[in-house]
Amino acid sequence: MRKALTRDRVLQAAVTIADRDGIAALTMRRLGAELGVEAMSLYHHLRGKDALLDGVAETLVGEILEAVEQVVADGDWRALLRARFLAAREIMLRHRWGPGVLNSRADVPFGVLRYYDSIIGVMIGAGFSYRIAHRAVHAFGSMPLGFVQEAFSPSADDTGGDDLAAVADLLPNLVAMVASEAHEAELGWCDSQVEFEFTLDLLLDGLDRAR
Amino acid sequence: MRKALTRDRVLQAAVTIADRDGIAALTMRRLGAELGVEAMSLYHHLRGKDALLDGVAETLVGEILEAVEQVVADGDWRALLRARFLAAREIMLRHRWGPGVLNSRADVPFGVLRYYDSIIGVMIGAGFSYRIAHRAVHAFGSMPLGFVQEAFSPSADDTGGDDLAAVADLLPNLVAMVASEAHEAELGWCDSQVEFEFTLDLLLDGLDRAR
DNA sequence: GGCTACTTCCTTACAACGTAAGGTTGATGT
DNA sequence: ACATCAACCTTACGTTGTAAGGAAGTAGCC
Repeated sequence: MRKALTRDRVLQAAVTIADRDGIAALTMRRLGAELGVEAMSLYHHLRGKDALLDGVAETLVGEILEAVEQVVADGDWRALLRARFLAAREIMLRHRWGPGVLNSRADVPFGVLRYYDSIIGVMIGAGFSYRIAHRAVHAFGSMPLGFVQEAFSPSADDTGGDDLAAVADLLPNLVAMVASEAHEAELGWCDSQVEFEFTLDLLLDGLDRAR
Repeated sequence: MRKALTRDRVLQAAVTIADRDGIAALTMRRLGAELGVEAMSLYHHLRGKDALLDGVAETLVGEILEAVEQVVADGDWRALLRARFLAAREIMLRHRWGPGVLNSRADVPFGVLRYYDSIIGVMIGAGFSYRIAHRAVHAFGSMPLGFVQEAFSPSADDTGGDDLAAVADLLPNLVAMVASEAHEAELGWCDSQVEFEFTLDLLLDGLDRAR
């Protein structure tokens, strides 16, 4: 007889499917098949699809928390938070569906609250007021979880280079910017890592001044 | 005979449904019904559901562009961009489904590119390098479109106040922060408008220094 | 053992979804 | 008058989430 199903095994399988085939491939039937079980059997461990996605989000946040808790940074509050957010980003890069799933959840996973609690703790310890700490959490947005809201999607950037030339008159400044920057970008145009850190430091610097 | 269907009328109806009943209620059948037509008739104006959502996103961006173009700010680049982003935010507040739809699109609506082009133009005109202008666009993320990635969802904040007391020992800093801030918040706990402007100014100030 | 209760898993079924394929209709150009 | 063609409809299929209820194994208790 095969290993018994548990909520945890179901969630792990769900993450596996999402990683391998994308979040759209995560259906109840498909998930059942992955576990050698019929779709309806899953309902004894999860109340439904929504609860499944809640659980997946929770699992993802758990993974991030684990990575974040192992961060040791010798330095001030900035160095610590910076290292944490970048650690979270590494997890998120392994689960590209993460932002979408987290955004689709009605309630914040409890792990996220615990995480925020620790961030606030760091800032209060560094001499910030609760008011600024509060605003900092908002200003960070999703950066503690390792991603930012990109209005450009990465894929659009890849193909954008070619297309832009065709509409140079409609987007003169964008085209000029690409022309000006293209030869300087060692790591490729629109290196997300660089942008992420730039934005992060911009916020950290600004907050430091607000202290 | 009733008014003829056009792509534009279809998209307008789609926006109406999304505003009134939520984006999940926007199905082909429902949209057809709204227009007094069968679902399949929509396929003569849109290639499918995905094209519909692309069109809805395009419509939304168009609305934002219209609002943004009417902004006149007497002042420096910061005042201008600030006023534009806040104008965009007003539109986005009327379409709560906006962030979700924009995030779900594979390609960036062209209007967004035109919008970014103008932002870059403003910054170059103010003496920024293309490199910093580029990073600024990334740093702004979705703020030009009037929203930020909130890891807290607004609804979670509403109910959070009560729940937090029950888990005070698990979230000591969060609870302390709420206690410290609650009596100072004239406009309610977690006033999104205030947070939005705070984050925006943090970025604008930081960029100004990078000039 | 044998009875009961409970969890786990399966079978069947249904409504709603997006959309492929093809039919009907009415306006327009010649 | 006839051909063309866009606009709209009918029917049907596969896939989705899940409600309802049955079957099979496990555990506790006499």
